[in-house]
Amino acid sequence: MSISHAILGLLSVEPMTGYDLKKVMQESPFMHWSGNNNQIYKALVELAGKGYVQGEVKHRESAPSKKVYTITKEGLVELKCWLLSAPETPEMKKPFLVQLAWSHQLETREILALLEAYRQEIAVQMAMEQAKQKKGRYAPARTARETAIWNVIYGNVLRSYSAELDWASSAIETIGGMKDESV
Amino acid sequence: MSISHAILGLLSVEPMTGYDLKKVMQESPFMHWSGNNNQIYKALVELAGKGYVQGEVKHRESAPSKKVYTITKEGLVELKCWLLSAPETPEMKKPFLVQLAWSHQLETREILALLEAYRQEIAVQMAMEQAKQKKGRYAPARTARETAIWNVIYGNVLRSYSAELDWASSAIETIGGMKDESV
DNA sequence: CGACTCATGTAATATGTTACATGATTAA
DNA sequence: TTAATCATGTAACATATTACATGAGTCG
Repeated sequence: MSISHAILGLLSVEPMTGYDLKKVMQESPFMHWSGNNNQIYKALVELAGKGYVQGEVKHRESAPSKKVYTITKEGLVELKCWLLSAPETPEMKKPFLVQLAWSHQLETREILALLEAYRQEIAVQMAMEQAKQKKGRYAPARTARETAIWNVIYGNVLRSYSAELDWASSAIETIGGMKDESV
Repeated sequence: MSISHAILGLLSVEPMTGYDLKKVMQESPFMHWSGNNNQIYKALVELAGKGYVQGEVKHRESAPSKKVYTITKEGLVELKCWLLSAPETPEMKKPFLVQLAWSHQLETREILALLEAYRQEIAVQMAMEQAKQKKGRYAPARTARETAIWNVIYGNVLRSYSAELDWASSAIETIGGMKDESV
């Protein structure tokens, strides 16, 4: 899956500019493209080339011009086709696990400090995410079912954090109970 | 963090060839470089350039030559320095969440089918991972503490799968209870 | 005999990040 | 007046994936 499908999805709800798309993606905890200018503007040009979206320039006085993109019928077909395709498996990159893997050569208290710092970091991230969700999150709510879908999605994000926190706590207990045997 | 640190870590346990490194990374569920030729051989050249590792060519009769890399004192220092650096936060890419996000335009039974397929897929992946762990996994075990560390790491991987499974089940229940309101 | 493992590497392509460039408006 | 937001885009670089190229040995 690529950023293009996410863009088609967003445009299926309402027409948007590249700038709008960027902001939504930047705020989103699961559209993992970090709101990247380069990729978004490129993807929009490509999607327009394929006829999946149509850009309309709006000149405005005393404000920069916009290019508002609208999804086409072909775009909607492509989107639906992708929606029905087999789910992909998640990919998790946890550099901290790699770090822990070689922590053998540290003292136990240093390892515990790392684990504690990790737990803290996750707790902070999770709190920020919760705050963001309370303050207002992007979530189309055209029907009760759509609202439920988005609740489920944001719930997944929080569960991931929660699982990581639990793990960190249990890891601290496990490692804390070991004798120091650093090299 | 980059692949170089993972390589330094692996070489800190025992000297290895690029091929060995590739195999270990390919098998590992958390060294997320998928056992990539290109990156590994490049990284080794770079590490050698910095003096962190030393390659020794072993010519063998009736078998291809090997280049066995050994970590240097400077490499060990660099590794330890990185080990003590602040933990990075995990990055999760879950394309399925993006797919779900726009499933509004599907019928409820189609959404449930997707969720079910996802749950199945995760269950399969988790089972494969468990089987791999039982069969034998890469894990240096020079001390009881090191064994505990690696247990904790592999435990994290299984917990992630488990959390995702739980989420999928609860999502199926939630969405299953909704009226069909597809567009 | 054909497929697989061992073993090294390169090339082409895809994807992702950071920074740059431009310029108007608005709020502190 | 300085910083932030709105709005478009490009350039340079970093990282990752897939495939290619070569060649010997082993296993069924």
